[in-house]
Amino acid sequence: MPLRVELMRQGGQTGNSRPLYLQIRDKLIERIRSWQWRPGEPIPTEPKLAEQYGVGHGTARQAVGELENEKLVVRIQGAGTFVFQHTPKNVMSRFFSFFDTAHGRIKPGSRRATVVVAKANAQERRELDLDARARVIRINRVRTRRDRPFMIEAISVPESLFRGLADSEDIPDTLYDLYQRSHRIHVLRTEDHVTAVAADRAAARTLGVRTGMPLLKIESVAFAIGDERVEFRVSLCHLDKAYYLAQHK
Amino acid sequence: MPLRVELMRQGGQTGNSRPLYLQIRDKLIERIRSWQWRPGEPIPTEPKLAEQYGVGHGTARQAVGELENEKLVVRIQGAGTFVFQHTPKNVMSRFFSFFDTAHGRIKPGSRRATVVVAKANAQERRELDLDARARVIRINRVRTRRDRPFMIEAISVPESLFRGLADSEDIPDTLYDLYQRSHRIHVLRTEDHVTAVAADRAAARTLGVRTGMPLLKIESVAFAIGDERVEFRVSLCHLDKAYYLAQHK
DNA sequence: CAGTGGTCTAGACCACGTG
DNA sequence: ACGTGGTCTAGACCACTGC
Repeated sequence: MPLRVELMRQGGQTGNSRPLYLQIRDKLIERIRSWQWRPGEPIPTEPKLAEQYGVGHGTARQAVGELENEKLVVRIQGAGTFVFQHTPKNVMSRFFSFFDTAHGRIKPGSRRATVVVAKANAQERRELDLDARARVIRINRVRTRRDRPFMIEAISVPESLFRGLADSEDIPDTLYDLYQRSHRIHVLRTEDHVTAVAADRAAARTLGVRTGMPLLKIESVAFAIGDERVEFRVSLCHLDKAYYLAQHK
Repeated sequence: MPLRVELMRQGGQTGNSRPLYLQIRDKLIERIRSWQWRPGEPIPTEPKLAEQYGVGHGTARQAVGELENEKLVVRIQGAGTFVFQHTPKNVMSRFFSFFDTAHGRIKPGSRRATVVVAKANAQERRELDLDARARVIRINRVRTRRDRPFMIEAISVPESLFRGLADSEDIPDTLYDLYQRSHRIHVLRTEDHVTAVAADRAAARTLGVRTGMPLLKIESVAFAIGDERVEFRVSLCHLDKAYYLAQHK
Protein backbone atom coordinates (compact mmCIF):
# COMPACT_ATOMS: atom_id res chain seq x y z
CA MET A 1 0.00 0.00 0.00
CA PRO A 2 1.46 3.28 -1.13
CA LEU A 3 2.53 5.72 1.52
CA ARG A 4 0.49 8.91 1.49
CA VAL A 5 1.37 12.11 3.22
CA GLU A 6 -0.87 14.96 4.20
CA LEU A 7 0.33 18.39 3.13
CA MET A 8 -1.00 21.87 3.76
CA ARG A 9 -2.76 22.83 0.59
CA GLN A 10 -2.78 26.49 -0.33
CA GLY A 11 -6.54 26.60 0.13
CA GLY A 12 -6.13 25.68 3.80
CA GLN A 13 -7.63 28.20 6.17
CA THR A 14 -4.73 28.04 8.62
CA GLY A 15 -2.81 30.71 6.76
CA ASN A 16 -0.02 28.16 6.92
CA SER A 17 0.48 28.15 3.16
CA ARG A 18 4.12 27.27 2.64
CA PRO A 19 4.36 26.10 -0.99
CA LEU A 20 3.82 22.39 -1.50
CA TYR A 21 7.17 21.87 -3.18
CA LEU A 22 8.99 23.33 -0.16
CA GLN A 23 7.03 21.16 2.25
CA ILE A 24 8.00 18.15 0.15
CA ARG A 25 11.61 19.37 0.00
CA ASP A 26 11.68 19.36 3.80
CA LYS A 27 10.32 15.83 3.99
CA LEU A 28 12.82 14.59 1.41
CA ILE A 29 15.70 16.21 3.31
CA GLU A 30 14.52 14.52 6.49
CA ARG A 31 14.48 11.15 4.74
CA ILE A 32 18.06 11.71 3.64
CA ARG A 33 19.22 13.06 7.00
CA SER A 34 17.66 10.10 8.80
CA TRP A 35 19.59 7.69 6.60
CA GLN A 36 16.41 6.25 5.04
CA TRP A 37 18.06 6.84 1.69
CA ARG A 38 21.82 6.42 1.89
CA PRO A 39 24.60 8.19 0.02
CA GLY A 40 24.87 6.89 -3.52
CA GLU A 41 21.43 5.26 -3.44
CA PRO A 42 18.64 6.34 -5.77
CA ILE A 43 15.67 8.15 -4.32
CA PRO A 44 12.23 7.27 -5.76
CA THR A 45 11.54 8.41 -9.31
CA GLU A 46 9.76 11.68 -9.81
CA PRO A 47 6.43 10.07 -10.81
CA LYS A 48 6.58 7.92 -7.67
CA LEU A 49 7.27 10.91 -5.45
CA ALA A 50 4.38 12.74 -7.10
CA GLU A 51 2.11 9.82 -6.31
CA GLN A 52 3.41 9.37 -2.75
CA TYR A 53 2.75 12.99 -1.91
CA GLY A 54 -0.40 13.29 -4.03
CA VAL A 55 0.86 16.15 -6.20
CA GLY A 56 1.45 16.75 -9.88
CA HIS A 57 4.74 15.63 -11.32
CA GLY A 58 5.81 19.23 -11.85
CA THR A 59 5.59 19.90 -8.14
CA ALA A 60 7.55 16.78 -7.20
CA ARG A 61 10.12 17.79 -9.76
CA GLN A 62 10.41 21.27 -8.27
CA ALA A 63 11.02 19.75 -4.83
CA VAL A 64 13.81 17.55 -6.17
CA GLY A 65 15.24 20.59 -7.94
CA GLU A 66 15.65 22.26 -4.55
CA LEU A 67 17.59 19.29 -3.24
CA GLU A 68 19.77 19.42 -6.31
CA ASN A 69 20.55 23.12 -5.74
CA GLU A 70 21.54 22.35 -2.18
CA LYS A 71 23.80 19.58 -3.50
CA LEU A 72 21.97 16.94 -1.48
CA VAL A 73 21.21 14.86 -4.56
CA VAL A 74 22.58 14.41 -8.06
CA ARG A 75 20.26 13.93 -11.01
CA ILE A 76 21.42 11.80 -13.92
CA GLN A 77 19.19 11.84 -16.96
CA GLY A 78 18.10 8.38 -17.93
CA ALA A 79 19.38 6.81 -14.72
CA GLY A 80 17.74 8.42 -11.71
CA THR A 81 18.32 10.78 -8.78
CA PHE A 82 20.92 9.77 -6.20
CA VAL A 83 21.77 10.93 -2.71
CA PHE A 84 25.00 12.91 -2.97
CA GLN A 85 27.99 10.85 -1.93
CA HIS A 86 31.19 12.47 -0.75
CA THR A 87 34.31 10.87 -2.22
CA PRO A 88 37.96 11.79 -1.69
CA LYS A 89 37.98 13.27 -5.17
CA ASN A 90 34.94 15.50 -4.91
CA VAL A 91 35.76 16.50 -1.32
CA MET A 92 39.14 17.74 -2.55
CA SER A 93 37.73 19.74 -5.43
CA ARG A 94 34.93 21.22 -3.39
CA PHE A 95 36.60 22.00 -0.06
CA PHE A 96 40.38 21.92 -0.49
CA SER A 97 41.17 25.24 -2.13
CA PHE A 98 44.95 25.38 -2.24
CA PHE A 99 46.64 25.75 -5.58
CA ASP A 100 50.12 25.68 -6.91
CA THR A 101 50.88 28.87 -8.83
CA ALA A 102 52.00 26.80 -11.80
CA HIS A 103 50.41 23.36 -11.59
CA GLY A 104 46.80 23.55 -10.49
CA ARG A 105 45.26 22.12 -7.34
CA ILE A 106 47.67 20.85 -4.72
CA LYS A 107 47.33 17.13 -3.98
CA PRO A 108 48.38 17.00 -0.37
CA GLY A 109 49.86 14.12 1.51
CA SER A 110 49.54 13.54 5.24
CA ARG A 111 52.00 12.90 8.11
CA ARG A 112 52.08 12.33 11.83
CA ALA A 113 48.35 12.29 12.54
CA THR A 114 47.54 12.13 16.26
CA VAL A 115 44.10 11.71 17.79
CA VAL A 116 43.13 12.65 21.34
CA VAL A 117 39.90 13.18 23.27
CA ALA A 118 39.56 16.08 25.70
CA LYS A 119 37.19 18.53 27.27
CA ALA A 120 36.28 21.24 24.76
CA ASN A 121 38.06 24.55 25.31
CA ALA A 122 36.33 27.92 25.10
CA GLN A 123 36.99 28.43 21.40
CA GLU A 124 35.77 24.95 20.50
CA ARG A 125 32.64 25.42 22.56
CA ARG A 126 31.92 28.70 20.83
CA GLU A 127 32.66 27.52 17.29
CA LEU A 128 30.84 24.19 17.69
CA ASP A 129 27.94 25.38 19.83
CA LEU A 130 28.83 23.02 22.69
CA ASP A 131 27.94 23.23 26.36
CA ALA A 132 30.46 23.50 29.16
CA ARG A 133 30.85 19.79 29.81
CA ALA A 134 31.12 18.66 26.18
CA ARG A 135 34.11 16.69 24.95
CA VAL A 136 35.82 16.88 21.58
CA ILE A 137 38.02 14.64 19.49
CA ARG A 138 41.14 16.45 18.29
CA ILE A 139 43.06 15.40 15.21
CA ASN A 140 46.43 16.99 14.57
CA ARG A 141 48.44 16.37 11.47
CA VAL A 142 50.92 17.81 9.03
CA ARG A 143 50.03 18.04 5.37
CA THR A 144 52.67 17.74 2.73
CA ARG A 145 53.14 19.03 -0.76
CA ARG A 146 55.67 17.28 -2.98
CA ASP A 147 56.60 15.38 0.18
CA ARG A 148 57.53 18.47 2.15
CA PRO A 149 55.44 19.87 5.05
CA PHE A 150 53.43 22.97 4.12
CA MET A 151 50.46 23.00 6.47
CA ILE A 152 49.58 22.17 10.05
CA GLU A 153 45.98 21.15 10.70
CA ALA A 154 44.28 21.06 14.10
CA ILE A 155 40.79 19.58 13.75
CA SER A 156 38.15 19.40 16.49
CA VAL A 157 34.82 17.57 16.30
CA PRO A 158 32.20 16.96 19.01
CA GLU A 159 32.71 13.54 20.56
CA SER A 160 28.94 13.10 20.77
CA LEU A 161 28.62 13.13 16.96
CA PHE A 162 31.72 11.08 16.22
CA ARG A 163 31.70 8.10 18.60
CA GLY A 164 34.40 5.68 17.57
CA LEU A 165 36.37 8.10 15.46
CA ALA A 166 39.06 8.35 18.14
CA ASP A 167 39.72 4.63 17.81
CA SER A 168 40.37 4.80 14.07
CA GLU A 169 43.45 2.97 12.86
CA ASP A 170 44.59 5.81 10.66
CA ILE A 171 43.21 9.07 9.38
CA PRO A 172 42.57 9.34 5.64
CA ASP A 173 43.56 12.33 3.52
CA THR A 174 39.98 13.56 3.22
CA LEU A 175 37.62 13.52 6.17
CA TYR A 176 34.22 14.61 4.91
CA ASP A 177 33.69 11.38 3.01
CA LEU A 178 34.63 9.49 6.21
CA TYR A 179 32.24 11.64 8.25
CA GLN A 180 29.44 10.75 5.84
CA ARG A 181 30.27 7.06 5.49
CA SER A 182 30.96 6.25 9.13
CA HIS A 183 29.14 8.89 11.15
CA ARG A 184 26.18 9.89 8.97
CA ILE A 185 27.36 13.49 8.96
CA HIS A 186 26.80 15.14 5.60
CA VAL A 187 28.95 18.31 5.35
CA LEU A 188 27.30 20.85 3.06
CA ARG A 189 29.43 23.95 3.42
CA THR A 190 32.38 25.51 5.23
CA GLU A 191 33.08 29.02 6.42
CA ASP A 192 36.73 30.08 6.51
CA HIS A 193 38.14 32.98 8.50
CA VAL A 194 41.50 33.86 7.02
CA THR A 195 44.32 35.94 8.50
CA ALA A 196 48.11 36.24 8.29
CA VAL A 197 50.27 35.40 11.30
CA ALA A 198 53.97 35.04 12.09
CA ALA A 199 55.27 31.49 12.53
CA ASP A 200 56.02 30.72 16.17
CA ARG A 201 58.97 28.48 17.05
CA ALA A 202 57.03 25.21 16.98
CA ALA A 203 55.23 25.91 13.71
CA ALA A 204 58.43 27.13 12.09
CA ARG A 205 60.22 23.93 13.01
CA THR A 206 57.40 21.73 11.77
CA LEU A 207 57.13 23.60 8.50
CA GLY A 208 60.85 24.02 8.01
CA VAL A 209 60.81 27.82 7.88
CA ARG A 210 62.31 30.61 9.97
CA THR A 211 60.49 31.83 13.06
CA GLY A 212 58.46 34.91 12.22
CA MET A 213 57.81 33.80 8.63
CA PRO A 214 54.33 34.92 7.46
CA LEU A 215 51.83 32.08 7.42
CA LEU A 216 48.23 31.89 6.32
CA LYS A 217 45.95 31.00 9.21
CA ILE A 218 42.51 29.62 8.38
CA GLU A 219 39.89 29.01 11.03
CA SER A 220 37.17 26.97 9.43
CA VAL A 221 33.79 25.68 10.57
CA ALA A 222 31.99 22.92 8.67
CA PHE A 223 28.18 22.85 8.58
CA ALA A 224 26.01 19.79 8.00
CA ILE A 225 22.33 19.36 7.07
CA GLY A 226 20.27 21.77 9.12
CA ASP A 227 23.26 24.12 9.45
CA GLU A 228 24.61 22.12 12.36
CA ARG A 229 28.22 22.98 13.26
CA VAL A 230 30.13 19.72 13.07
CA GLU A 231 33.83 20.52 12.72
CA PHE A 232 36.23 23.28 13.72
CA ARG A 233 39.59 23.38 12.00
CA VAL A 234 42.63 25.61 12.32
CA SER A 235 45.13 25.44 9.48
CA LEU A 236 48.53 27.11 9.35
CA CYS A 237 49.98 27.22 5.85
CA HIS A 238 53.30 28.15 4.39
CA LEU A 239 52.41 29.10 0.82
CA ASP A 240 55.46 29.18 -1.39
CA LYS A 241 54.48 29.62 -5.03
CA ALA A 242 51.01 28.62 -3.97
CA TYR A 243 47.78 30.33 -2.95
CA TYR A 244 44.42 29.87 -1.30
CA LEU A 245 41.51 30.35 -3.71
CA ALA A 246 38.25 32.08 -2.82
CA GLN A 247 35.43 33.08 -5.12
CA HIS A 248 32.73 35.66 -4.64
CA LYS A 249 29.51 35.72 -6.63
CA MET B 1 4.25 45.37 -34.39
CA PRO B 2 5.50 42.74 -32.03
CA LEU B 3 9.05 41.57 -32.43
CA ARG B 4 9.33 37.89 -33.27
CA VAL B 5 12.46 35.85 -33.04
CA GLU B 6 13.28 32.58 -34.71
CA LEU B 7 14.59 29.86 -32.42
CA MET B 8 15.89 26.37 -33.07
CA ARG B 9 13.03 24.09 -32.17
CA GLN B 10 13.93 20.68 -30.84
CA GLY B 11 12.39 19.08 -33.91
CA GLY B 12 14.96 20.82 -36.12
CA GLN B 13 17.04 18.45 -38.19
CA THR B 14 20.28 20.37 -37.62
CA GLY B 15 21.03 18.46 -34.44
CA ASN B 16 21.44 21.95 -33.00
CA SER B 17 18.92 21.34 -30.23
CA ARG B 18 20.00 23.59 -27.39
CA PRO B 19 16.90 23.93 -25.16
CA LEU B 20 14.64 26.85 -26.04
CA TYR B 21 14.88 28.37 -22.58
CA LEU B 22 18.69 28.53 -22.83
CA GLN B 23 18.54 30.10 -26.29
CA ILE B 24 16.19 32.70 -24.86
CA ARG B 25 18.44 33.16 -21.83
CA ASP B 26 21.31 34.01 -24.19
CA LYS B 27 19.23 36.55 -26.06
CA LEU B 28 18.07 38.17 -22.83
CA ILE B 29 21.64 38.39 -21.56
CA GLU B 30 22.68 40.03 -24.79
CA ARG B 31 19.90 42.61 -24.44
CA ILE B 32 21.18 43.42 -20.96
CA ARG B 33 24.84 43.45 -21.94
CA SER B 34 24.12 45.75 -24.88
CA TRP B 35 22.44 48.24 -22.56
CA GLN B 36 19.02 47.80 -24.24
CA TRP B 37 17.62 47.29 -20.74
CA ARG B 38 19.53 49.31 -18.16
CA PRO B 39 20.32 48.57 -14.55
CA GLY B 40 17.26 49.08 -12.36
CA GLU B 41 14.88 49.05 -15.31
CA PRO B 42 12.16 46.41 -15.68
CA ILE B 43 12.49 43.84 -18.43
CA PRO B 44 9.29 42.82 -20.28
CA THR B 45 6.79 40.78 -18.31
CA GLU B 46 6.90 37.04 -18.61
CA PRO B 47 3.76 36.80 -20.79
CA LYS B 48 5.26 39.42 -23.12
CA LEU B 49 8.54 37.56 -23.39
CA ALA B 50 6.62 34.36 -24.10
CA GLU B 51 4.80 36.10 -26.93
CA GLN B 52 7.91 37.82 -28.31
CA TYR B 53 9.76 34.53 -28.57
CA GLY B 54 6.69 32.47 -29.50
CA VAL B 55 6.96 30.05 -26.58
CA GLY B 56 4.77 28.99 -23.68
CA HIS B 57 4.92 31.09 -20.54
CA GLY B 58 6.61 28.27 -18.65
CA THR B 59 9.53 28.38 -21.03
CA ALA B 60 9.90 32.15 -20.83
CA ARG B 61 9.76 31.84 -17.08
CA GLN B 62 12.49 29.23 -17.07
CA ALA B 63 14.72 31.55 -19.11
CA VAL B 64 14.20 34.40 -16.66
CA GLY B 65 14.92 31.98 -13.83
CA GLU B 66 18.37 31.39 -15.31
CA LEU B 67 19.07 35.12 -15.34
CA GLU B 68 17.95 35.28 -11.73
CA ASN B 69 20.35 32.50 -10.74
CA GLU B 70 23.18 34.35 -12.42
CA LYS B 71 22.18 37.48 -10.51
CA LEU B 72 21.61 39.43 -13.70
CA VAL B 73 18.03 40.27 -12.74
CA VAL B 74 15.95 40.54 -9.60
CA ARG B 75 12.34 39.33 -9.56
CA ILE B 76 9.86 41.09 -7.31
CA GLN B 77 6.48 39.44 -7.04
CA GLY B 78 3.69 41.78 -8.01
CA ALA B 79 6.06 44.39 -9.40
CA GLY B 80 8.18 42.92 -12.17
CA THR B 81 11.66 41.74 -13.07
CA PHE B 82 14.48 44.28 -13.00
CA VAL B 83 18.01 44.37 -14.33
CA PHE B 84 20.32 43.95 -11.35
CA GLN B 85 21.76 47.25 -10.22
CA HIS B 86 24.99 47.44 -8.26
CA THR B 87 24.82 49.88 -5.35
CA PRO B 88 27.49 50.74 -2.78
CA LYS B 89 25.55 48.71 -0.24
CA ASN B 90 25.14 45.52 -2.22
CA VAL B 91 28.66 45.74 -3.67
CA MET B 92 30.00 45.84 -0.13
CA SER B 93 28.00 42.88 1.08
CA ARG B 94 28.72 40.81 -2.00
CA PHE B 95 32.37 41.54 -2.71
CA PHE B 96 33.98 43.13 0.34
CA SER B 97 34.58 40.21 2.66
CA PHE B 98 36.53 41.69 5.57
CA PHE B 99 35.07 41.38 9.03
CA ASP B 100 35.85 42.66 12.44
CA THR B 101 36.17 39.78 14.90
CA ALA B 102 33.68 41.46 17.18
CA HIS B 103 31.54 43.83 15.14
CA GLY B 104 30.59 42.34 11.81
CA ARG B 105 31.51 43.60 8.37
CA ILE B 106 34.16 46.32 8.22
CA LYS B 107 32.93 49.57 6.73
CA PRO B 108 36.09 50.89 5.16
CA GLY B 109 37.02 54.48 4.46
CA SER B 110 39.37 55.63 1.75
CA ARG B 111 42.49 57.83 1.61
CA ARG B 112 45.05 59.17 -0.82
CA ALA B 113 43.63 57.75 -4.05
CA THR B 114 45.90 58.32 -7.04
CA VAL B 115 45.09 57.55 -10.66
CA VAL B 116 47.62 57.06 -13.44
CA VAL B 117 47.61 55.60 -16.94
CA ALA B 118 50.47 53.43 -18.14
CA LYS B 119 51.48 50.59 -20.40
CA ALA B 120 50.32 47.30 -18.91
CA ASN B 121 53.05 45.27 -17.24
CA ALA B 122 53.44 41.53 -17.69
CA GLN B 123 51.26 40.58 -14.75
CA GLU B 124 48.47 42.93 -15.80
CA ARG B 125 48.59 41.62 -19.34
CA ARG B 126 48.35 38.06 -18.08
CA GLU B 127 45.59 38.66 -15.54
CA LEU B 128 43.53 40.89 -17.83
CA ASP B 129 44.15 39.05 -21.09
CA LEU B 130 45.70 42.10 -22.75
CA ASP B 131 48.05 42.32 -25.70
CA ALA B 132 51.54 43.74 -25.55
CA ARG B 133 50.64 47.32 -26.45
CA ALA B 134 47.59 47.66 -24.17
CA ARG B 135 47.38 50.42 -21.58
CA VAL B 136 45.83 50.26 -18.13
CA ILE B 137 44.47 52.73 -15.63
CA ARG B 138 45.97 52.21 -12.17
CA ILE B 139 44.23 53.32 -9.02
CA ASN B 140 46.17 53.22 -5.77
CA ARG B 141 44.63 53.97 -2.45
CA VAL B 142 44.73 53.26 1.25
CA ARG B 143 41.66 51.89 2.95
CA THR B 144 40.92 52.75 6.53
CA ARG B 145 39.12 51.07 9.37
CA ARG B 146 38.03 53.23 12.28
CA ASP B 147 40.02 55.97 10.58
CA ARG B 148 43.30 54.06 10.65
CA PRO B 149 44.98 52.54 7.55
CA PHE B 150 44.60 48.77 7.31
CA MET B 151 44.81 47.95 3.61
CA ILE B 152 46.66 49.07 0.50
CA GLU B 153 44.85 48.56 -2.80
CA ALA B 154 46.45 48.63 -6.23
CA ILE B 155 43.76 48.36 -8.90
CA SER B 156 44.35 47.97 -12.63
CA VAL B 157 41.72 48.10 -15.37
CA PRO B 158 42.11 48.10 -19.16
CA GLU B 159 42.05 51.64 -20.48
CA SER B 160 40.07 50.47 -23.51
CA LEU B 161 37.09 49.52 -21.32
CA PHE B 162 37.26 52.48 -18.96
CA ARG B 163 37.74 55.59 -21.11
CA GLY B 164 37.33 58.65 -18.97
CA LEU B 165 37.82 56.92 -15.65
CA ALA B 166 41.30 58.40 -15.31
CA ASP B 167 39.79 61.90 -15.38
CA SER B 168 37.43 61.24 -12.49
CA GLU B 169 37.30 63.89 -9.82
CA ASP B 170 37.53 61.45 -6.99
CA ILE B 171 37.26 57.71 -6.51
CA PRO B 172 34.27 56.40 -4.55
CA ASP B 173 34.48 53.75 -1.84
CA THR B 174 32.93 51.09 -4.05
CA LEU B 175 33.89 50.75 -7.68
CA TYR B 176 31.68 48.06 -9.18
CA ASP B 177 28.61 50.28 -9.03
CA LEU B 178 30.65 53.00 -10.76
CA TYR B 179 31.85 50.53 -13.39
CA GLN B 180 28.25 49.61 -14.13
CA ARG B 181 26.83 53.11 -14.06
CA SER B 182 29.56 54.92 -16.03
CA HIS B 183 31.23 52.23 -18.10
CA ARG B 184 28.52 49.62 -18.72
CA ILE B 185 30.67 46.96 -17.07
CA HIS B 186 28.59 44.56 -15.01
CA VAL B 187 30.87 42.64 -12.60
CA LEU B 188 29.41 39.22 -11.83
CA ARG B 189 32.10 37.49 -9.83
CA THR B 190 35.63 37.75 -8.48
CA GLU B 191 38.38 35.22 -7.98
CA ASP B 192 40.80 35.87 -5.11
CA HIS B 193 44.25 34.34 -4.74
CA VAL B 194 45.26 34.69 -1.11
CA THR B 195 48.71 34.39 0.47
CA ALA B 196 50.61 35.70 3.47
CA VAL B 197 53.61 38.00 3.00
CA ALA B 198 55.95 40.07 5.15
CA ALA B 199 55.43 43.83 5.08
CA ASP B 200 58.18 45.60 3.16
CA ARG B 201 59.39 49.01 4.33
CA ALA B 202 56.94 51.04 2.25
CA ALA B 203 53.89 48.95 3.14
CA ALA B 204 54.87 48.93 6.80
CA ARG B 205 55.09 52.70 6.89
CA THR B 206 51.78 53.16 5.12
CA LEU B 207 50.00 50.72 7.39
CA GLY B 208 51.74 51.82 10.55
CA VAL B 209 53.26 48.45 11.40
CA ARG B 210 56.78 47.09 11.75
CA THR B 211 58.66 45.88 8.70
CA GLY B 212 58.30 42.13 8.38
CA MET B 213 54.83 42.08 9.93
CA PRO B 214 52.66 39.34 8.35
CA LEU B 215 50.12 40.76 5.92
CA LEU B 216 47.36 39.15 3.90
CA LYS B 217 47.95 39.58 0.19
CA ILE B 218 44.99 39.14 -2.12
CA GLU B 219 45.32 39.12 -5.88
CA SER B 220 41.85 39.40 -7.29
CA VAL B 221 40.40 39.33 -10.79
CA ALA B 222 36.88 40.59 -11.49
CA PHE B 223 34.83 39.00 -14.27
CA ALA B 224 31.96 40.65 -16.16
CA ILE B 225 29.19 39.25 -18.37
CA GLY B 226 30.69 36.66 -20.71
CA ASP B 227 33.48 35.97 -18.21
CA GLU B 228 35.47 38.91 -19.48
CA ARG B 229 38.37 39.90 -17.20
CA VAL B 230 37.82 43.54 -16.35
CA GLU B 231 39.81 44.34 -13.22
CA PHE B 232 42.97 43.15 -11.50
CA ARG B 233 43.47 44.14 -7.89
CA VAL B 234 46.24 43.55 -5.37
CA SER B 235 45.34 44.17 -1.74
CA LEU B 236 47.72 44.13 1.20
CA CYS B 237 45.92 43.93 4.54
CA HIS B 238 46.94 44.22 8.12
CA LEU B 239 44.24 42.24 9.92
CA ASP B 240 44.21 43.02 13.62
CA LYS B 241 41.18 41.46 15.30
CA ALA B 242 39.75 41.05 11.84
CA TYR B 243 39.57 38.39 9.15
CA TYR B 244 38.88 37.69 5.51
CA LEU B 245 35.79 35.53 4.99
CA ALA B 246 35.50 32.79 2.37
CA GLN B 247 32.77 30.22 1.96
CA HIS B 248 32.85 26.89 0.20
CA LYS B 249 29.72 25.06 -0.94
C1' DC C 1 -8.61 46.58 -9.26
C1' DA C 2 -5.40 45.33 -12.87
C1' DG C 3 -1.18 43.32 -13.61
C1' DT C 4 2.94 41.20 -11.87
C1' DG C 5 5.52 37.07 -10.53
C1' DG C 6 4.72 32.35 -7.90
C1' DT C 7 2.54 27.86 -7.51
C1' DC C 8 0.29 23.84 -9.26
C1' DT C 9 -1.74 20.72 -12.63
C1' DA C 10 -1.97 17.40 -16.65
C1' DG C 11 -0.29 15.84 -20.58
C1' DA C 12 3.00 15.34 -24.51
C1' DC C 13 7.25 14.45 -26.27
C1' DC C 14 12.51 14.33 -26.20
C1' DA C 15 17.25 12.72 -24.71
C1' DC C 16 19.65 9.62 -22.33
C1' DG C 17 21.27 5.43 -19.59
C1' DT C 18 20.54 0.70 -18.63
C1' DG C 19 19.54 -3.90 -19.46
C1' DA D 1 12.64 -1.54 -25.31
C1' DC D 2 11.92 0.54 -21.25
C1' DG D 3 12.18 3.82 -17.73
C1' DT D 4 14.63 7.77 -16.21
C1' DG D 5 15.09 12.79 -15.95
C1' DG D 6 14.62 17.13 -19.21
C1' DT D 7 11.86 20.23 -22.05
C1' DC D 8 7.70 22.40 -23.47
C1' DT D 9 2.81 23.55 -23.50
C1' DA D 10 -1.73 25.53 -21.86
C1' DG D 11 -4.47 26.76 -18.43
C1' DA D 12 -5.94 27.79 -13.61
C1' DC D 13 -5.48 30.05 -9.52
C1' DC D 14 -2.76 32.39 -5.66
C1' DA D 15 0.04 36.24 -3.49
C1' DC D 16 1.67 40.48 -3.90
C1' DT D 17 2.50 45.53 -5.63
C1' DG D 18 1.08 49.65 -7.21
C1' DC D 19 -2.16 52.69 -8.95
